[in-house]
Amino acid sequence: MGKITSRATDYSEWYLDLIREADLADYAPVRGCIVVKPYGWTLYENMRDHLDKRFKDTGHSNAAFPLFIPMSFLQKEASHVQGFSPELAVVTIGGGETLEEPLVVRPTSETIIGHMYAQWIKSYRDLPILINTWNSVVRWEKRTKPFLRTMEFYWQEGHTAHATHEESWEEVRRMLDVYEEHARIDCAIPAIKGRKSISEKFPGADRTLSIEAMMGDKKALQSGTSHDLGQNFAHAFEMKFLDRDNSLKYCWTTSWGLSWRLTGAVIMVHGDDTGLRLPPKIAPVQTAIVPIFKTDAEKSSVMDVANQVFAQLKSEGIRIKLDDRDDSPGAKFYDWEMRGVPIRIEIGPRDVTGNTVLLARRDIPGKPGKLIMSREGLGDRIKSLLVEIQSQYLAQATAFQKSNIREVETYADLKVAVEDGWALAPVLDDPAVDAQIKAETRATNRNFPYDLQDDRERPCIITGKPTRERALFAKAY
RNA sequence: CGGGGAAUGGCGCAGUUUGGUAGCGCGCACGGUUUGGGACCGUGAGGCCCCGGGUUCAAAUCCCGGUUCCCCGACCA
Repeated sequence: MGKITSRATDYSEWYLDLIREADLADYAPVRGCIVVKPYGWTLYENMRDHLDKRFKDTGHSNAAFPLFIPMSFLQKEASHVQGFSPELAVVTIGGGETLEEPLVVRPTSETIIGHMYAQWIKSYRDLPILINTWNSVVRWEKRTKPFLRTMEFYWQEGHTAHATHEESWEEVRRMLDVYEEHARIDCAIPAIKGRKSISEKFPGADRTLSIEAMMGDKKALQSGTSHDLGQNFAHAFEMKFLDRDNSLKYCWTTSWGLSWRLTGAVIMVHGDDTGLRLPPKIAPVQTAIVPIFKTDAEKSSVMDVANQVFAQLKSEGIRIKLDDRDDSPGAKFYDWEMRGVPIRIEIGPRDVTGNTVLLARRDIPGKPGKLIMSREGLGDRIKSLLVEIQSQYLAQATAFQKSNIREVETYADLKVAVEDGWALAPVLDDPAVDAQIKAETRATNRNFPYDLQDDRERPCIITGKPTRERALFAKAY
């Protein structure tokens, strides 16, 4: 029937089929790299624009930093270099000559930005620095998958420097909230905020916070991270300022990143066996008009109306496409469903005479999702439908997530739970605990979720020692 | 990087065992008939059979080396 493998047959095949059939991306001729096609890039751009606005609303500005980083910079922060050196791409030849010092293609920009900040910061009056940068970075990944893990990936990195830890910690928390709101409000993805365990935190961070989202196959996807870098990079790069009391102090810095991986999450959280289902706020096309006619006379009158409807809705700010391709209507229906367009408008001879249009909702398959509308007030009706579909997707994803998280109090129950969902379990924040669970179940510690704690003391499921914290465990991408 | 599969027109595949003119379905172009849930007929275009080397009169097919993709691990946004 469909052109894509069903999710039940092979979830991974479904994902790859969908990316191809929905025209999102293609493989590049370089291992682990993808080409994002216009439809996919527009989706990413729309997501990016929402997130960028949230950054600006919280006082950040964008800037650009170099692609190349001197190798020595990476080595200034011990755990940072240890964490990243296995996956670095290094340039040793430039202009045909061997370089005196190899240049690393940035895997992330803490070091070069720290170097620059050290020169910009003299006084407490220079703080805070609140900068974000949209770029791509390279990590030599062993195993890749479009959007989820590619050797080069597009993302944003925020880098801030502050006078006190209170202030930098507030920033770390604020940006985690921004990520969670972006995922939930813009992308209709319910993501769970929490603190990464010691073994899962960013190399060079004192503390890492993350949002974790549940995909359609119940695997977890770390969808955004916010790091409390303490004074680690401040010491490594001499980021010092003269405080009010005329004493020299090290800065407190943060960094936070969210990648096009979240685009993969949108695909996997909302997609179904007929294709993408895009939340209206980020959909490249919110409404597609499919004209239907038999004779030339019908074509003329139908196209006339279709053009009027198109112009009307476009002027009302709806992202709309008039599909005048020379294909059968049925083929176009399937195509727009594959591409995840929230609302399809059908206009045929019946609509011309009745002064109506037919709307088909992507969130309700088949006939039940079709409704005949008067052309009067159509724009407002569509706008409210788009809002409804957006909240419908969020509601579905939230219900799915909730019903697949199980609270457990024993290791035996955790083992069962992570076979087909997530487990919320009392554990110590101990690398040995994470390692044992991972080795025996393949599930990893996603985070200690802020909003799923109850402050009750329970025994850690591995060590038996008392703990008041519970962590989420799941198989993850 | 370890284990397992695969690479043939845009997509999905057959052909490889046993070497002998490169095929099928979908898609694409043109013409006609169609069009409210993936239209049909006719004509046609499109291939360094992943790359490099070797064996042979002759290689998609056999041999050696490499690359990429997919799945399962370890690593990771």
